Amino acid sequence: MEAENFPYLFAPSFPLASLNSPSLIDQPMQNSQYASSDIDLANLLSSSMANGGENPGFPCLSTFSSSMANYEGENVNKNKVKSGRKKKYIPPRVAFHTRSAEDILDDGYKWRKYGQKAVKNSIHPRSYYRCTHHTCNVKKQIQRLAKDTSVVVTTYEGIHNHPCEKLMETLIPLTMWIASIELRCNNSPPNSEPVSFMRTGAELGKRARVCAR
DNA sequence: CGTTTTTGACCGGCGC
DNA sequence: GCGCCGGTCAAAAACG
Repeated sequence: MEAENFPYLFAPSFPLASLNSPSLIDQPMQNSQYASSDIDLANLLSSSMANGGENPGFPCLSTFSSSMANYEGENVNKNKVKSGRKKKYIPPRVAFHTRSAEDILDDGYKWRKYGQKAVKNSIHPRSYYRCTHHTCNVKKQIQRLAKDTSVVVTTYEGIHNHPCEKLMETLIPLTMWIASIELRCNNSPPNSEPVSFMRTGAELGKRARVCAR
């Protein structure tokens, strides 16, 4: 099987570290309003299921709009307010709270920092990042919670339009393994010994490299 | 030497 | 209109 034949896989738009972190905060983000959005909830759900049961269900997640966003219409940038001034369109955002000593949490994507600002009522600055993929316009902001500086708030804006390399590295060997089990099960004669599913991580990686060629 | 980060300047929205 | 604030730009510096 060629790697190109796999369905396009999109990684979650949030820190992978937060999924496995036992210290994940599960309070909704404050000062944010829940809003309908075009966020890929299926991705979020399936990704949070990969949690290993340590933090079942969703990670600390809140989708919210900024004060300027308007979710009643899709083309907010075309709308005008009373004054006649155009409202700037703010894409849907997702914020994650993660208790971590590290500011930058690995989410599998590659980011380039493009700004940093001091935030009012917070001693910690807010950092602005953009996805380095040339066609991707996803941004994220990272800052520490003013009330509890051990909590990192990662806010994602937009949906990646490309697969996550890191996630693919993990999933391809896994998919190869599942495919090999299926093949062996199908090929094993009736009433034969049960097919062994045991594989080491090294074997999985080797198989993936061979199959990806 | 190409890429990434830093950081001050700039801009637009908002409240008064 | 003015000042505040958050977000972005872009030149310089740092890094690998």
